[in-house]
This record gives sequence, C-alpha cells and structure tokens, in this order.
Amino acid sequence: MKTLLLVDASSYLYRAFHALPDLRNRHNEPTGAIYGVLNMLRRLHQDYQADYSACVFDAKGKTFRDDLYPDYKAHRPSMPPDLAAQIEPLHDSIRAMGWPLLAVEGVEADDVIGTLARIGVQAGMRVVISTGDKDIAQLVDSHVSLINTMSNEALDEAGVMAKFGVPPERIVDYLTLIGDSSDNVPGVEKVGPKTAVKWLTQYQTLDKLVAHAGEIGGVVGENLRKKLDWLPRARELLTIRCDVPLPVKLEDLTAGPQDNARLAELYGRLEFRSWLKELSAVSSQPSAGGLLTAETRYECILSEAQLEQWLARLEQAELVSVDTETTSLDPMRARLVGISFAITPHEAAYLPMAHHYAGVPRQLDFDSTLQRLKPWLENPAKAKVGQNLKYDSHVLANHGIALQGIAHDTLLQSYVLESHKPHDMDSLASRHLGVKTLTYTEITGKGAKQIGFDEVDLDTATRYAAEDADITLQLHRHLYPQICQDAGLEYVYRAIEVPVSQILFHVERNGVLIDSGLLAKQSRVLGEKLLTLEQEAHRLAGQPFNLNSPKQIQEILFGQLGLPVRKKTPGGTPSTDEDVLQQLAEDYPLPKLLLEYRGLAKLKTTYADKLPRMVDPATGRVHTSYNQAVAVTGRLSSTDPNLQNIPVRSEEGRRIREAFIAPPGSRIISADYSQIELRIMAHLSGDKSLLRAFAAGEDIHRATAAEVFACTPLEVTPEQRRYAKVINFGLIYGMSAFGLASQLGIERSAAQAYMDRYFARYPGVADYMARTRDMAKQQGYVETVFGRRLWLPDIKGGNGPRRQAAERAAINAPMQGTAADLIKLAMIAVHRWLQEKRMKTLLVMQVHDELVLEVPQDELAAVRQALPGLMCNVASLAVPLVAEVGEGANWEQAH
DNA sequence: CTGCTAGCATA
DNA sequence: GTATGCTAGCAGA
Repeated sequence: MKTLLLVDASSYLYRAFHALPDLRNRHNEPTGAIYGVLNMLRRLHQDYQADYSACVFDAKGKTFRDDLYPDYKAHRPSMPPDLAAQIEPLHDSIRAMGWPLLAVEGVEADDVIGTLARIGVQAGMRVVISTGDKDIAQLVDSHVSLINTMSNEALDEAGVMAKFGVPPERIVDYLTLIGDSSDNVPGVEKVGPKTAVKWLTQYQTLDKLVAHAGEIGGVVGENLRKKLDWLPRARELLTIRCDVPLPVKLEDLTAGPQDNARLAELYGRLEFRSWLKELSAVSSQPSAGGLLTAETRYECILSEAQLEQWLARLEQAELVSVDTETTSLDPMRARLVGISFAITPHEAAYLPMAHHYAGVPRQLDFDSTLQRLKPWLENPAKAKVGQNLKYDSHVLANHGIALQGIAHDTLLQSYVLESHKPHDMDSLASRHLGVKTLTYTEITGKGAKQIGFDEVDLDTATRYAAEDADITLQLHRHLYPQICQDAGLEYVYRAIEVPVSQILFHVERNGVLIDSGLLAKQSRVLGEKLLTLEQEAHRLAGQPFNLNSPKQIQEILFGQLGLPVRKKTPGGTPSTDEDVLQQLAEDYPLPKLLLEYRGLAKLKTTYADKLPRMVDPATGRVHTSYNQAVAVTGRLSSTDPNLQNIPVRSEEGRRIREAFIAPPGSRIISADYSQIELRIMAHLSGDKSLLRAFAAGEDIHRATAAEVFACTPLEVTPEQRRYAKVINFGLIYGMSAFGLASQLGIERSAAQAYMDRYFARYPGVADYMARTRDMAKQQGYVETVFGRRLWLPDIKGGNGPRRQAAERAAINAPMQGTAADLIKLAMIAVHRWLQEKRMKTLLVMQVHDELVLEVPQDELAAVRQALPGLMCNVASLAVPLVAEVGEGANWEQAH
C-alpha cells in the first residue's frame, strides 16, 4: 500500500518559534524556528519513506472562516517580525531538500491537509499526517493516522479514542463544546474535556445532545442552552474542509532530488554548521540519509559523587536505556565488567567496575556499587529499555540481581517491524539513525588477538558502552512510535514479544537435566557400530576413504564404482544426499551402508557427544539460548545447543531423548498442539469441509484421503492415508506439483491430478492460497492472525525462481507464523498460571508446537489437568485447538 | 583461524 | 515445497 505523508508545517513553525532558544546567525537574523522545523522534517524523512508527501503551510489572505465569523483568530497578535523573517528561508530550504511545498492562498493548511488526505484515501493510500495540532485528530480513520514528530506520539483511531475519550468522528463535536481559544472560537462556558466527553458518551453526537439540551441540569446545562444558536456555526468553523479546490494533483506530490548546492548556500547563511559539514560528506556517504551530527556527552563514572548524581537521575527518569558490558557472549558464564545508562539522547554514562589492565584508573568498588544499583535494577516500576535485555538479565542474574521493569527492547521492536532485516545494533543505527557506531571488534580486536572487554581502556570502553546505551534509547524513540502506528504490530510487540522474552529468560535459566552417563554409553555403542560400518565400507569400496567426506564418497560411488548420477548439488557435483543414496541402495550395497553410517555418525557427534559437553558445571544442566529475532515467521530458534532438533523419527534417534530427564521426585511432561498448522489453514481459509472435519474431531489425513480418493473414511487404505498426509504437509509448504511428485515418487502429472482433486474438494483452500499470493504481491508482506507482519523481500523484485520461492513462503508464513504466535501466547499463559499458583514446576523447553516441563510429583495432576486448557484457550479460532499431554521419567516416555 | 559447501536433525 | 542450527570437510588464509 502506498503512503502519503502530509506535514502540518505551520503547527510546527509556531511551536519551534516559541519553544526553541533564540538562535541567530552573525547577521543577527533569527534562525531558531527554521532549525526546529528542518530538524523535524529530517527526522520525519527517515521515519517515513513515503511515496507521496507534502509540506503544508498557511498562506496569506482571508479564508472562508473569516467571512463566516469576523472574530475568527481576531485576538491573535499579528505574526512577530522575528518569525515572519524566518518563513522565506524556511520555505527555500524545504524546497531545496526536495519536499513538495504547499501554501494555498485563501485556504488554511488544515483544509489543504484534509482535502489531500481525502484524495489520498480515495486513491487507496495510507495517509500519515505529521502535526502538532490536536484539531487534526478529526481526520483520523482506518486509513489516516497522526504522528507528532516533536513528541513522537502516534495516534490511530484507537489512539484518538484513548487520548480524547471520543472517536475521531466525534472530535469536531468535542472541540465545538469546549471551544478553541487559539482560534478565538468559544465553546460552552464551563465545559471542558471532562464534561464534553461525558455528554458525548451519553448522547453520542452533538446533534442528539442539542436535542436533549432541556434535560441537562446545573449551570453547565444553562450554559449549553445559552449557546444553542452558536454551536452550529462553531462546528462549521472547527470542521476541517476536505473538498477545497487545490492547484496540485496527487502526482505532483513526489519528492524531488535534494539540491545540495542550494542547501549548502542556505545552511551557510543560516550557519547550520553540522548540516553543512554533512552535505560535504554526503558525496562520499550517500546513504547517510541526512542526520544531525549532534554533540554527544558521554561520561565515565569513576567517583562517588558521579555515581550519586546518576543514581538520582535514574530514580527520576521515566525510561532509562541500559546496557551491560561483560567478559563473555555466553549468557550463563558472562561476568559483569560495567554498565551504561542513557536517559536523554546524545547523553550517556558508562560505569566501569571490573576493568583489569596495567595502569587502569581506580574504579568504584564492584560489590558495593552493584548493591547500590540493585534496588533500581530490581524495581519493576523503574522502566528500562535495552537491546536484547534477555542477555543483560542473565548477566545480572549471574550476580544475584533480578532485573525488573523491562518495558521495551529495541531488538524486538526491530523484529516486529522488519523481521527480515538484520537487528544488530550497528545495522539498526545505520539503517534508522544514519549513524555508524563503534563495533565490538573495533574495540576488542578479533581472532586470537581479541581481548576481553575488561582489558579495554576506560576511554574507549566509555565511548563504546555509552554509545550503545545512547543509540538504544534513540532507536527506541524512533522504532516504538512506528509500532504504535499499527494496532496489530503493537499487540504482537507488547502482548507477545516483550513478555515472551522474560519467559525465555526463565526457561533458559531453568535449563534441562541431561543423563550424561546414558549418552556416554550410547556414544560408545555408536562408535563401535561406526567402526564396523567403516571397515565394511572400505572393503566394499576396495580402498580406504573418509566416510564423512561427501567429496570422497562422490569419487568412490560415481568414479570408481561407476554408479549412475541421480542428482547434482548446487555446486554442480554429483549429489550423495539421503534421497540419492536411498535410490541407489535398491541396487547396490555400499549406498545402504553409507546411509546407516551417516545416520549413526550424526547421532554420535551432534547429540551423544555434544550434549554432555554442554552441561553447565555450575548448575549441572544444559542451558540453551532461544533466539527470539531470527526466524522471519515469528518462530523461536534454539542454539548452543539447539534443543529444537533432537531426533525423534528413528528408533535409535529417540534413545537420545531418553537422556532428557527429570531429577528425582520430578517427572517430564510434554504437551504439544495437534495438527496446529492445518487447523490454522482451516481457520484462515474458512473452507467448509476442512472446518467440519476438525469440528467433528476426525482423523484429518484420513478425511483428506477420503475426499481425494472419493471413498468413505473407513475405506481409506494405509497407502492412501500416507499420500493424503504428504499432500497436507505439502499444502502447508506451498507445494507445487513438481515437489509433490518428487516427495511421493510419482509422475508430475499424477501429482497434479491429486492436487486438482484436492482443490476441487476444498475450494476454500484454493481461494485462500490465491488470496494470500495476491496480498503478498500487493503489499510485500503477509500477516498472521494476530497481525504479525511477515515480509517477503523477493516477492516483488527478484528473478523467477526466487520469486516462486517467495510465493511458497508467502503461503507457508501465515500458518507457521500464527502457530508461533499461539505457542508464545501459551507460554505466557502457562508461565502466569505457574506463578499465580506458586508452583515449582519448570518450563524447560519449547519446540515450535510443544512445551516441555519438569514437574514435581505433587504437582503432576494439577499440571496435567490444566495444560491443555491453558494452551488451547489462548485464542478462539474457527476450529478447536487440541493439545496432547504426556508424562514420563524422560522426554521420550513423555511422548 | 575463517568462510564456504554438503548434508541432515527438528517442526 | 516452509522455517531453522550444527557438524565435518576443505580451501584459502
């Protein structure tokens, strides 16, 4: 959807003039208001890459309102000369920046904006109005929103309702009742926002209120009745016109190129030196996007007095950006080296506590300083923002501090806004703020020569650490308003991602108990089998070779033994993957052996050998890290170790799961959603047959088989059910006939016939797939049920194969993403329930559609009983959600 | 030591 | 056909 950005420049001009210090150049010409407005426009330009835009000013001349009401704005003093003098250079600068500028004689800026907004909406656009004036709230609707670029406050329909207490369409009535003193339009005496909202809530509209004016008692009732004749005219004065004739068309409102020569001339005269410098740098760094190289004040806290002062500031602050510096990237091992804080942009402090190098200045005492900070860090009422605060929570927890008051996280903000782009701070700073930050490796070096952060000198450490806190705060101010522009995104961020982050912190810290002895035993057995297989393979090949080397296997199979090449790798060499070996195994002995070898080798190295080495000596448990911001669909991922790909399909693989155990007196409970993605497909598509099958609790693969093979469910053969299952999975993956054919090992035409039959029997699903593809192509993203946006960069641009892949991803993403949203909500529900009931049960793993818990014996019954409801009642979809619960001494038994 | 490819584990 | 992360081998530092 295209965006039209309208700037109510006059509203900012007055505010900048009055709010900012009286800046002047050497000729004593005033420049403060120009600076303020341009600064605001530059920020806006970064925030909104609008397709169409206009910067709108009031113009000279009478307007229809002056005719309607001679006293309109009558009490306003004429424009101060210092302000008037700034208008022309301001207009010139704005034009030189490339903004379309509008000042229509005889028409107020509000009416120009109202009219353009209407034209934009009619053209199917999203309209964003940047204004400092509350009157414009009357223009808000589902397509039109406001942003106050000075306060960073964003208002959509819900926002208007929340702020004013009445919906946008009642704003005019509201203003009419309370009057507008700045325009000299009186309202009803003694009626302010409170009474206006009360009346409008009760009577809904001004007209109905007027009709019932007789019923209202008290002085205000009297006052209302006195003004009955006046109110219609006031209403007309306060109503923004959306139908004034304009000298421009929508097509004229595209941004032009920035005229750097002209701008340099203007900035030179105005003496905006930092912007001037940036202009000269712009040729070498075109992506800078135009940013004020503001002066920064970074402080290193070394004295008691400084600490005292910052503690006082932290106590007062509404929101503080926090960042920890540590000795390690491993969250469970990291020790604190220092902490940085930022309260206002471009200003931050670094508190070093544990730097160790020759000649390090005396730092504040580690333990006592931490104790001083502890109450603030642990106070849930003191709001904090950070970049991945889950990590900082671990670091602080390592020192016995339970970080509370996590209000915001810029990592999650970026993820919710642009899941497909990088979220590291350096990328975010450059993308959103046009700032190049110090990187960690620039500070510490890399490779063997890398030093710990505790060895970094305090000056450098301060620049780096304080910048991180500062940039995080700036990013928050930049990103959060964008999230608030969209109710869905705001819900996903505030009601899902922020709370889930804290729960993941607990899950990671809980860890899971591993039977290392059992794994060691399995490793020995696997090792012996591998040795035998290796010898046998060498014998069959007639020579020794490395069974772990695909390259050597290629040479043996397709070179020495002359086996047929079935498939090529992307690199153009003959593939030796599982599929190929499976086919070759039908006719030759060696491939079968290699398959067996590979399967067992994977089990041994990746799981049996690796997991025991991941046990944390301090806790005796394995602590994975969940990454909350990598999967573009909204899923979590798990690393160090990955606990989301522990084997389950093969018999031998499942033995690994027997090593995931509970301590004595506890059991493992596993609860997983049944057919979650197919259920979501039924919900999203609304397909009648699919909904009916789920509502009736049928075996869904059997039901599908019955439809595709035109028989009754009872007549479905196991083979048919297997086919239907593959088809159902294929649907979730956006399959093509080609893919289905290769999966089932049948002709493409036969696969196409199955698909045709499926879509004929489930027309709702066919419809849904087409709709999803269209929506993805139109807007570049698809959405989950909860409004999470899943971006598909390749869907528009890109060549054939990439675009087709993006189309398949577009089909899959809403289902995978909604499932991810659901289980995140389930984690929140389960965690809250456990807390409320003061249970000792621990959430220990999440595996996409499954939650694993470690449950003390005496809580078993309660947890088993409550889990399905907690998981299934997080949303009410058009199909029932079903969760299956199992229990055992280990994870394998719990299934 | 770092980055790449091939292959494979899960949902 | 979707989404991930990890291992081993190997090539070029």
